[in-house]
Amino acid sequence: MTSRPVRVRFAPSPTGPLHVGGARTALYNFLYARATGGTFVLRIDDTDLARSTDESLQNILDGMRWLGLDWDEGPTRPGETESASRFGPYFQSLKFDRYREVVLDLRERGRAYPCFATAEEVEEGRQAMARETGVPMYDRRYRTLPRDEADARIAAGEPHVWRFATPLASDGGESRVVVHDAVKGDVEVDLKQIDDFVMLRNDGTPLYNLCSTVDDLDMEITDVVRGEEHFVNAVKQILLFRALEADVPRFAHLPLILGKDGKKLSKRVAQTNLLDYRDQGYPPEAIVNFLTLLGWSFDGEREIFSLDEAVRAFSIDKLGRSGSVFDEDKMIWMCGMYVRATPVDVLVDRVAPFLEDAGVLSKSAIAESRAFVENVVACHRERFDRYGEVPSKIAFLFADTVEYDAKALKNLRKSPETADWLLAFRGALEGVAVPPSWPDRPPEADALRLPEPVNDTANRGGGSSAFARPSELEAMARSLADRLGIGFGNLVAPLRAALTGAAGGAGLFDIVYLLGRERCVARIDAAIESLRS
RNA sequence: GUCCCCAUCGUCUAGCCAGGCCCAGGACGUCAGGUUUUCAUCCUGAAAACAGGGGUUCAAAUCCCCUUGGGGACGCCA
Repeated sequence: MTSRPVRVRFAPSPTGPLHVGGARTALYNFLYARATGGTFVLRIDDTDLARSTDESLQNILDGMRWLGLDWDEGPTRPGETESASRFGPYFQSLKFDRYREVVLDLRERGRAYPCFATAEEVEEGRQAMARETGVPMYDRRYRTLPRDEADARIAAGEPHVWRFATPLASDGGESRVVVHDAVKGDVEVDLKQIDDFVMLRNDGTPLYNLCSTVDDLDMEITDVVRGEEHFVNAVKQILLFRALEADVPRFAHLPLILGKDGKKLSKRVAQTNLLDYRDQGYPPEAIVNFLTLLGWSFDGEREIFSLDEAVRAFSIDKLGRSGSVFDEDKMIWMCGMYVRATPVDVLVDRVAPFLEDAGVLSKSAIAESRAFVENVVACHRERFDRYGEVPSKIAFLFADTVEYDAKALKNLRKSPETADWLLAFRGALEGVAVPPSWPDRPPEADALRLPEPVNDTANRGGGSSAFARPSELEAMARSLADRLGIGFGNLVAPLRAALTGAAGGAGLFDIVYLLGRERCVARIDAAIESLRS
């Protein structure tokens, strides 16, 4: 087989938001194009004018860009037309004349005919066919209508659609079609199963199978990579390619992404709108990584890899044949892996919009206290997987008062002496240089990068900062516990409760350092107060 | 109902095409330990699968057939 350079397309219809299944289809097209040095085309299949919306188009383009799936040809920005190319336009709604032309051509070739059946007649025939053959389809009643009669009825303004005349064995035509599919292998389909499908609606607008085929032809698409639900369409399109005496592209029908219920992923069982993941702060790299693994495997061992690495390792014949369940737990785990691997400054950029939206920190506050915010995020990065989780995890640092959760309350009341211990700690605080509370922190307080390296003894306790670093605060607390004659945990648990309102969280002395003197003192006082009342 | 596809741990998968190296490897999740001031991270370990039945073969997760199970399609949607 002579192989032209690969040209693949992702062809969503802008009738709804980009679905995660669609995103994976786009991703595999992208990988295949990049892996083979081919071209990745984005085409907008907006033939259904009634259901297509600009909002959906925008959503699709945003989703593609968010994932980093850059296309070589296709629309640029909504409102703009498209990247200049001899293969455009990339909106099917701009090519209606072309499709109609093809239908007329098809009629000359004996493969298209007008059908005047009413909706009721079609339905009636459908039921009869279902009874007779088991296949509910149009009964082809207008297929043999003489041409002059058909033209007369058209001229008279009678409503009609244009149908494709599927080759029939009874007419001496071929009776089977073989789909050569990269994932399914060669699949033979009996044409008895194939309807005389509609190509042009009653209102003259074209339909999917026609447009898709014509565009794949016009755009010199070499490989059609799409979801398995399109498999039967491949047969219709092959018929169309042949009728047009054109080369048939290769096909690859991807197994579906399944929900926990084992059925095609739907919003009933999962979040299917790709951009919802963005809005909840899932790292896009993690989504891409995860989606890549749904039906393909890097090397059988490695789970975490970049899009570029996937491109280098990708091979279309390593695609799996069975559907895969969308496992949100694993995806969240993967998000966490990316969060922990992201440099702190980048991480803060990613997290910032979520902090702003939640009203925890304003954009200007983040900019002005950048080093402080980076330390806050760095101290919490092992405790969140998605950016959207951050505001609620760090809000306590900026609150005026804290509310104790059940476990914190328990820790606070564990011993009748906790109030005394807290008071002792409060007193000990007087003797150490705890940085002032935000926002009144001098820059040098946050020049120290947190969290401190655990095993870096050279860095711990050394240095000449004007402030006591967390490790020094910890040393202070340990000696205080010694003096009080209690275990370290007895001091630390209620202190954490008093300071954060929770039983878990970032390193306690990182928290003391970040919270600052005034807030620490106020919270300890508040805790003691509540213990006494 | 008709046609098509699929079938390895609960889940994602490697192995299957070119049978032996597989009493089946990795990952998520689960459970148990360890590290830690807590939670988390991290580390170690455990339980966990070739759907069933027939063949072919010296040898089958790997090839063939049947059964069962699951999924998809059957639009003047894409």
